Amino acid sequence: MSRRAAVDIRRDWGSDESGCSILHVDMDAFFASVELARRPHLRGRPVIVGGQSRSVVLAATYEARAFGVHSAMPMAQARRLCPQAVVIPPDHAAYRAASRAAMAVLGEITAIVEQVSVDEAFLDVSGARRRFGPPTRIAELIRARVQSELGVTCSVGIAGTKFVAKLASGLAKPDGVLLVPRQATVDLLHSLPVESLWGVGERTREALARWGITTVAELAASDVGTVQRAVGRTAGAHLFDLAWGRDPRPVTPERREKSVGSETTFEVDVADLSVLEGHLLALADRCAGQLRSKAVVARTVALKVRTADFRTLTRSRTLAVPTDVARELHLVARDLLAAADLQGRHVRLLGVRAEGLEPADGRQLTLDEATTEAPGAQRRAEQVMDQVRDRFGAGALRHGATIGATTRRPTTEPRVGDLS
DNA sequence: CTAGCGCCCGCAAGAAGG
DNA sequence: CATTCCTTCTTGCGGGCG
Repeated sequence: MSRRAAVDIRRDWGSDESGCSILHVDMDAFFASVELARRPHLRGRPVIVGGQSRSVVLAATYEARAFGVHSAMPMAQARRLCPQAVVIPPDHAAYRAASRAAMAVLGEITAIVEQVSVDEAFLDVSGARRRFGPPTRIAELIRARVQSELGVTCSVGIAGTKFVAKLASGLAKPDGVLLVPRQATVDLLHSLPVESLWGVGERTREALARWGITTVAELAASDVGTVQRAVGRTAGAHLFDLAWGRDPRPVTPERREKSVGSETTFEVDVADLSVLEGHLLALADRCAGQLRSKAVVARTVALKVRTADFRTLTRSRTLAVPTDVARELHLVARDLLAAADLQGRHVRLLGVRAEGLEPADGRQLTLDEATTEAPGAQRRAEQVMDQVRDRFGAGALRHGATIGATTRRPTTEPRVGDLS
């Protein structure tokens, strides 16, 4: 997008707030901002949050972005573009804590808050007007409180629909507010490239381009059927509606989780099956821990493998009886891995995911529990391990088989009390 | 060069039922 | 009793998205 167009789109679209009760709150360069808040001496310098190697940029300050660095960019490329950048390894616990604090601020405005990721949320403030004033006032209130309590800035988009509110917060960045009145919505939308639509990424953009559609205006002027042929029936109808500012999706607080998982990219690609199985146990362990802490059991176990050539495959199996036991997840995952034909390719990433979640209470005994003399022994053993981890930290306990597998160093690592 | 996590969709294939 | 056609539902897999 040209500089000229960006300035134009960021213009004032009007001040009529009627019918604009949806807010999209988006933290600015969130991970990087959290790091700056506790390292004020870095302010003004290009800062990148991300892993040291074989990773991508998780967040970059605007100083770093000036060099062309952006999130999701491979670290190696980011370093080339901006060698003087300060690179900080991610601290997800800190970001979760900051996220919770930010969401708490939003929760004081209204109960109708839908968190969509660690750093964004939608609010429906139609019921909050009387107490706090019009949406633009609420937006400034939120921004001031987030700034004073977290020391990070955020941007807020205000519109009549979720999609336009999200669009507006993006245009407001950084550290701004943008209201898009209903009357201005279609004009704004039709000034954008098609990839601005929610759900249009690289692939969908290409698919639409093959039908000669590269802008939202072109999509809106097309026949719905054409759009549907290009990207599929459901998505096509949805995109067409979005292009005309129609987006009936309500702000939905608390959606229940449908899956939990854990995955890891190795520092060096792995070929040895027994090493992979060791990693699988560690992943199953983390996965089962998540299940138990959420008091759910999983019906389906899915394995994810990314090979050295960056191809990704998934395999899954649905169990006769749902489980939250690491050993059972591990057994299935190992089976799936053994059955997957990797054709000798080295493995770059391994993941275990538990799907088909249901509440853990009132469930049947697992096959294992029903047929052994000590029903539930495995679960109880793992519950004890949960408690130990609660008290001494996540690294306090690991399965023996995972010790060699999860460490990049040889056997010098302590077996107990590893709090890294 | 290319994270981790979780949601959703399209498509294919099989099961189930009429 | 086996087979065919058709629809609907479920499962598995890949891929897109953010």
